[in-house]
Amino acid sequence: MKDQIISLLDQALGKAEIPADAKANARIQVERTRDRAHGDYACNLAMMLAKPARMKPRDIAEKLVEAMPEHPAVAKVEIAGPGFINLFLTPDAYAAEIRRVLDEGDTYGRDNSGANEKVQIEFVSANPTGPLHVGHGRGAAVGDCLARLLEATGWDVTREFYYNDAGNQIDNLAKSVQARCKGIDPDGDEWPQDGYRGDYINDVASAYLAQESVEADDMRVIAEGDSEDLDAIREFAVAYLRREQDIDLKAFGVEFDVFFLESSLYTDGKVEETVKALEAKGHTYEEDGALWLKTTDFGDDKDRVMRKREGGYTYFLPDVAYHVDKWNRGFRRVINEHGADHHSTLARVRAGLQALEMGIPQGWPEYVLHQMVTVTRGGEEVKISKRAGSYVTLRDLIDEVGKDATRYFLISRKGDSQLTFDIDLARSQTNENPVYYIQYAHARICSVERQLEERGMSWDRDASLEPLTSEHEDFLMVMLSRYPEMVSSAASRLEPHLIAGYLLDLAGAFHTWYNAEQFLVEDAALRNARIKLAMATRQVIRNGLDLLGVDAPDSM
RNA sequence: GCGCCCGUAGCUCAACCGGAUAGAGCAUCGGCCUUCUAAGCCGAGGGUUGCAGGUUCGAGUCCUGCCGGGCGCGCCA
Repeated sequence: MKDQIISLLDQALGKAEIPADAKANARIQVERTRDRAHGDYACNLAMMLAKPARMKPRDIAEKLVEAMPEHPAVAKVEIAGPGFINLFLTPDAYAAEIRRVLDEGDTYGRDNSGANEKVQIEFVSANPTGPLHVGHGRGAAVGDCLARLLEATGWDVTREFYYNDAGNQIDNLAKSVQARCKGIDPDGDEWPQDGYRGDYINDVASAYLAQESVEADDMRVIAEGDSEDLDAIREFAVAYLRREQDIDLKAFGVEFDVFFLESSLYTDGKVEETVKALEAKGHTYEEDGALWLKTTDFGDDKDRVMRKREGGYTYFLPDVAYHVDKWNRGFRRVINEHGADHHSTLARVRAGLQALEMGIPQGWPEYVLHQMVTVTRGGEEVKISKRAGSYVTLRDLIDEVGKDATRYFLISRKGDSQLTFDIDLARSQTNENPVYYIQYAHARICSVERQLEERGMSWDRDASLEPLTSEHEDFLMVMLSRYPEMVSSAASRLEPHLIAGYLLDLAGAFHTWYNAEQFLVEDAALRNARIKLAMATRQVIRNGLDLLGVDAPDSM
């Protein structure tokens, strides 16, 4: 619909008597009106052109309106305020859109703007040193919703999880498990420095001693049970904790296509290759016995060490090698979803890629960062979880408030603002809770359908919508027709929270209507029209919730 | 000290990437169930969008400077 409006204005711009130099760099912007009195769509083109054309905005608007071709969906065009061009759509245009919702069903709102291009989204990427916490949960929810949005707009999406299975942190993990195997207390003198103190380490140790077997990713590890074999402990602990993370992610409705191990970059020689390539390009130098990369040549604020004085690489190098690998796998679009504490790696990795001079664009890869999550209960911040060592775990949240509420809450805010997760609100099954508010709208419509069947009636998708004359119905149709624009906008801006907010508004429009009007009325024409609109509403709610990974229940 | 993010109703947050009268939910107060699910609806109060300038037809949105909060600033990952 919006595209057609833009096309109309574009034609008008071509024909209108306006200086050509002003036309040349005009950009047509069409937006939904906030106020129904201003029509359905508004365009600010006349005001944008005023200065370059040296004309009054309203005069330009008149020229544009005169030159605009007729269109069956447009009932009226008005010039308002300082020079807005307001377009009013016909009732038929909305009726056609409602029909489209029903015809397209689960695919309504999807488009093919991605043209089946490959895109990789890397998210969560937690190291297997402990349980996933709320912050990982936000990453999981945002990353998965981004993946769903890009799939819905025609992209060929790969979900990828990257983890360090070889560095110092993993050594600390192995030592911590070993210490637990030997019965050493975290508060004792013998406890390893920087060891992981959480209760879960005990679980890993017990499982190891009991010679359990675990499977995760493509690993299958049977514990030896020998407390002296640190390598065996390490291997088992990584597999164990990866399995635990997988269980949580699965319960959260998140699955990955690829698990990428940092260690593979070393065993495949990719880290070494990257170093050589960087040296060959001449952006490296030695100082203090270490090998440095001049990342300052490419926008970083200081140069970075690649190889330490004692030998061995810093984490920065495998990061670059990893992204080279992504590029070589053919991903011309890569999105990294991380916590905001990773923001400094952004400039660094991009700089490293530029230094390789292998034709990777400057802005590649894209980053989506999310700020911290704090959790409150009873109005107080929840800080200590004995199990996790310090944080609230994702599993705790899913167990306590459910997958749907957790996902919805973590997705409902823009990523770059901090988020307060109110457990009391999320777990309440009353009118306070937005996720239930949306699900309830869906369940209500299902209930109406059941009632219809019980009365031996059916509904007609060919029914005319002419009997629908209330402003509630008008507003609901407007809301529904906006859905494809919302999906497109949320996908291109990489902001899934827009869908969450939209669904809340849509559910509100439905509940208001539901309370104002009766659906199962005697008048068959009116009844058919109302049921048809309700069914279209159900379809859009269902499609929208699916993008968020939230269930749409038939009853509550 | 430097870099990034944020500052909007009492609280948690929106605002379609510069548009028309800044919106929801919660909380507070007052109404609506013999009729399709009251997990709902209707109404009321609540704002100098942190402060001060600037850019222009037009600023919560862009620029500058302050104030306040968060996160980074390792030859850790």
